Amino acid sequence: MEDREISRAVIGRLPRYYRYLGELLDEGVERISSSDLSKKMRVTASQIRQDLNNFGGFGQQGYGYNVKYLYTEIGKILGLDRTHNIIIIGAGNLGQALANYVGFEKSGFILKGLFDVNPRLEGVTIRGIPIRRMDELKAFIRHNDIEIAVLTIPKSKAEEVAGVLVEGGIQGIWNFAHTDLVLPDNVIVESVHLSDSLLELSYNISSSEKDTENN
Amino acid sequence: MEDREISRAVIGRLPRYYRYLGELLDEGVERISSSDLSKKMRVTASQIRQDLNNFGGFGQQGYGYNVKYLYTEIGKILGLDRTHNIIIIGAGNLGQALANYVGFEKSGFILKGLFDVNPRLEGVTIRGIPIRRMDELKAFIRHNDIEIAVLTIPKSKAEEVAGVLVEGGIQGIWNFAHTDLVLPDNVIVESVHLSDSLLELSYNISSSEKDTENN
DNA sequence: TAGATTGTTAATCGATTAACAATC
DNA sequence: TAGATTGTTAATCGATTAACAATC
Repeated sequence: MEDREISRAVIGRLPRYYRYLGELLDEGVERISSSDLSKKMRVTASQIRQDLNNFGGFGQQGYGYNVKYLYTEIGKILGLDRTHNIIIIGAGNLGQALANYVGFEKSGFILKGLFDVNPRLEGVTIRGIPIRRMDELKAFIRHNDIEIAVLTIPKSKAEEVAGVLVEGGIQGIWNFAHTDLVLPDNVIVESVHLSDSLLELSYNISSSEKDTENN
Repeated sequence: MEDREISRAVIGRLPRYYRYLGELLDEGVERISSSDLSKKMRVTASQIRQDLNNFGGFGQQGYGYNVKYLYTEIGKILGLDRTHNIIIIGAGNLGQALANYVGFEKSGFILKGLFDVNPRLEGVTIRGIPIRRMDELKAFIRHNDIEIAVLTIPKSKAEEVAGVLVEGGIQGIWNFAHTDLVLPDNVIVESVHLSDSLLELSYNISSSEKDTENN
C-alpha cells in the first residue's frame, strides 16, 4: 500500500523507542509528550515526532502520546504482533547462551531447533530442544515454518551454511559470524559483529585518552 | 595535537576496514586500490578515500594502498598496538561465552578477571580464571590496571554495577545489559543491545513481506 | 612519459533540528 | 476558551558522492 521508503536511521531507532515505552508502561505511566520522552531518551523531541510520523499520527495535540497505545503500535510495526519461529545454528558457547536466553521467547521468537556441525553434539538438548545434524537443516526449515536462523558458527563455514538456509527458504538471518554475508535481496541479514563493536570501544577509549593528554 | 572531530559514522566503519584488510593480508594481497576495495566491501571508493583521509594519507597516487601498511595503521588508530586488560561482570551464559572466546585475546584484549553477584560461583574457573565476588570489584580494577569491563548482567543491576566500575576508574564499558547507561563523559560506553538488533531484523522481515504482497 | 589512482574540493543528497499552524 | 502539544513544513546541518588536479 504505502510506498514511502523508511530510512535505515529511523528503523534503527524503533527498537529503542519500544524499549523505553515498555519501561514507561511498567512504571504505570499513562501518557508522555515528545518533550518528556526526549529528555529520558536524550534525543530531540523533533526527532521523536518525525520518526513516529513515518508510520502514522500516534499522538494527540495538547495531550501527547498514550504510552500503551504507542507501545502496541510500535510493536506491530516491529512485527511483534505475531510469533516467529527461529533456529540456532552453531551450538557453541554463544549459540547456547542465546538458546538459554528466554527474553526472546517472551517477545515471540520461538526457538524450534538447534543445529551443529559437530555430530557428537547430536541429541544433546538445551531447554528440552535437541541439537540436530546439519544434513537435516534444509528440510527442517521447510517443515517447521522457520523464519529466522541465528548463525553462531565460525566465519569459515558461514557463507556455505547461509547458502543452505537460503535454499531452505529462510527469511532472515541473525548473523554472529565474523563476516558479511552476501545473499539474495529477499533474505534479510542482520549482523552482530561483536569484534567490530569491541574495536569501536577501543578506538573511543584511545582517542579520549589523547584528548586528555592535550587539554 | 589534532582537534578535528571524527564523525561517529566514520569511526563505526573503521573496524570493518580493518577486517577486510586483515582478510586481504591473509590472502597474500600486497596492494589494493580504493576502487577494488570498494567492490569487495560494497561501498563507494569515494567514501573509502574520504574515511581514510580523516587519519592521514595512507595511499600513493597511481599505486593504491599497501595492504599490510594500511592494516597496521588502522590497527594503531583502533588502539590495537597495545594490550587492554578486561574483566567480565556477570558469569552467566553470555558472560561465559565471551570469556571462552579466544579471538579477543588475539587482538590484545586480555581477560584478567571474572565477577558475579552469585556467591556460589565464587572460585569456579573459566579458562583458568576464577570467578570473584562483587565486593572485590573496585579494588581489583585499581590494582590490575583494568581498562575495560564487559557487562553481562541483567539490566536491574546494570546501573548500580556501572557506578562501582566508574568509582574503580574504569575507562570503557562494553555493555550487554538491556539498558542505556548514563555515565560521566570520560567513561566510554559501547552497548550491544541484542534484543534491539533482533527487533530490527524482525521489522525488516515484516516490511519486506508487505512489499512482496504489494508487487 | 603515460597511466593510474590518490587526496581533496565542490556538489549533492539525506537526515536532523527548528518553527509554527493546526487542533485537541 | 486558553494552554499544550502534535504533525508537518522549512531551514540547517552533516554525510556521501562526484569530479578532478596533483602526483606517483
